[in-house]
Amino acid sequence: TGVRVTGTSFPRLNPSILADDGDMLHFCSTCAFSQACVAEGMDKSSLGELHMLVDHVGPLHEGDHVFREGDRFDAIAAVRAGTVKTYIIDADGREHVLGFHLPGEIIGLNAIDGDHYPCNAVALDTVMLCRFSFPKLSILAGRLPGLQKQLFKLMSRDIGKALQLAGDWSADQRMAAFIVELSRRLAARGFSATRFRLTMARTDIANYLRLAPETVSRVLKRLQDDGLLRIDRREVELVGLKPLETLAAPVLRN
Amino acid sequence: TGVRVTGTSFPRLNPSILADDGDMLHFCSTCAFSQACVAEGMDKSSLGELHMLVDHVGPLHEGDHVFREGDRFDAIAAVRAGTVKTYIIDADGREHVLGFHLPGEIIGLNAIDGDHYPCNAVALDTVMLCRFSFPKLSILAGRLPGLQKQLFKLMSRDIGKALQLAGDWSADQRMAAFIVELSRRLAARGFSATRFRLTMARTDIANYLRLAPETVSRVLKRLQDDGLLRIDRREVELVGLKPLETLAAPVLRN
DNA sequence: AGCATTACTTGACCTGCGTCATGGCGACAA
DNA sequence: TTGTCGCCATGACGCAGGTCAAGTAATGCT
Repeated sequence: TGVRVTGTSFPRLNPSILADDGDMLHFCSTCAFSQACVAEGMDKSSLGELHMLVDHVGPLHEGDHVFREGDRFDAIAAVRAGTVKTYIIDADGREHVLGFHLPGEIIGLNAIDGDHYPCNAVALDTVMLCRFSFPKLSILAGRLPGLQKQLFKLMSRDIGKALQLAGDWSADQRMAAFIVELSRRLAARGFSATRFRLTMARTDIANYLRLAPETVSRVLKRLQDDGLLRIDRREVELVGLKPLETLAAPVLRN
Repeated sequence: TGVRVTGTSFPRLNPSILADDGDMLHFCSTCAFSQACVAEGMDKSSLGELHMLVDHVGPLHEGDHVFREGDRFDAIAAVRAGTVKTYIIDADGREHVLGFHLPGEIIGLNAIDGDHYPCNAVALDTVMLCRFSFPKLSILAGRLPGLQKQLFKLMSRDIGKALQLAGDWSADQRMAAFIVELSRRLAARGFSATRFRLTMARTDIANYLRLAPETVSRVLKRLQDDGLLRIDRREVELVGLKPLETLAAPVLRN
């Protein structure tokens, strides 16, 4: 949707969604921000202050953009529901997928340096977001050491993730690492670790893993033939999590 | 050197180096930290506070480690002189180079999440460092918005850099991007943009760019034959910066 | 329902880069 | 000087994964 709020690149909040927002506190307990605040033993008023500056955004639908490359940067966002894909289109018109962001995860951290988003972010399904004005968040972080620490940690983690993706691994290793990591991230948010739906197309996975879409198909087929997983269209069931983890181990470093 | 200061993984400061440290202020004006402080119009006392918590470390010599994977994390460091290579050894014993860090640049940002360094850092030549206790730096960042902002920016920038390296580019594109970026980073610190010395071995470049060392040789040869650069052992002269930048453009996004 | 569209799969073939093997050359020592 | 050692270059060859082409199946549109 092209609807924009003045002063931000985020689509307008659909007020209708606020009504059925009863499980907000439950969600927040699994969100990357307040998760840490709670873990740090931060008092309720701190968490309250964080909630004060949240804008709820959504629902966005498949294909809706959260922001586009070149949009003025002023906010990061936590994915509340759904999946967000970040990507760039290079000079030759090829798409490079930078990442997939699941509920509880943060988008926009790579935009802080520079005042425009360096990439696009698009919803892969129905997406709900918590938007945090970054200037406001920074000021709050100056007063709340736990929040500042959490921001540092989140960014540090993203550096590490990006570096491991950058490594030199075989197609099988990257595919296995992708599946295992997805499983772990879903499990961390309370979803099943062994049965889930791929919200992204094969071409997205391919662009993310620097493979051809055909190779993604073939590798998945091979993993299925080897009894490591079962896949039907976008539904995945991990059968042999152990050998998958072994295959992914050099990438994920564990 | 195995010499360690209690409570840190950084090698001990050689006091002899403090004596001839007259150009400290000049260096600091090009360092990633105080550079921003000055640019932000931060007052002298803030810069002074930053200087208060700096430990000067070095000189380290070629092959000396700044820290190793698994060392307890408690500090980040700015490279003051020389080149630092960060790398991991994967489960199969293969080395993966994560980055090269030139004077003015920061190492250790990917260690903030987790309390151990996730990689090794080794001096490629004679290296001098400014060591910043991270807990102390965090506290100071809470009081100095400019410092906090700079830390956020540095980390955000590293995410972006890691993601661009992760992309799917040809050997020529990656090599050109590597050379051009090196040139720009050196130029930003006051060195020549067109004539410089590669402080790293071909194998290091190869591991960084996910290429075979042989491919690095061949690509450099080709770039030389095409008149884009001249290279003799580790001395490089960029002759055709323009076409090099064109080749590197999709990677560097400009 | 019928058709178009998009996403995915599968097979055949091709190629960019890796691997292996060899040789050159500068640095350093004796 | 002469060896030797580490780093780098270069040629021959192989292969993982890309490209091209064709087919299938689910989904949306009219």
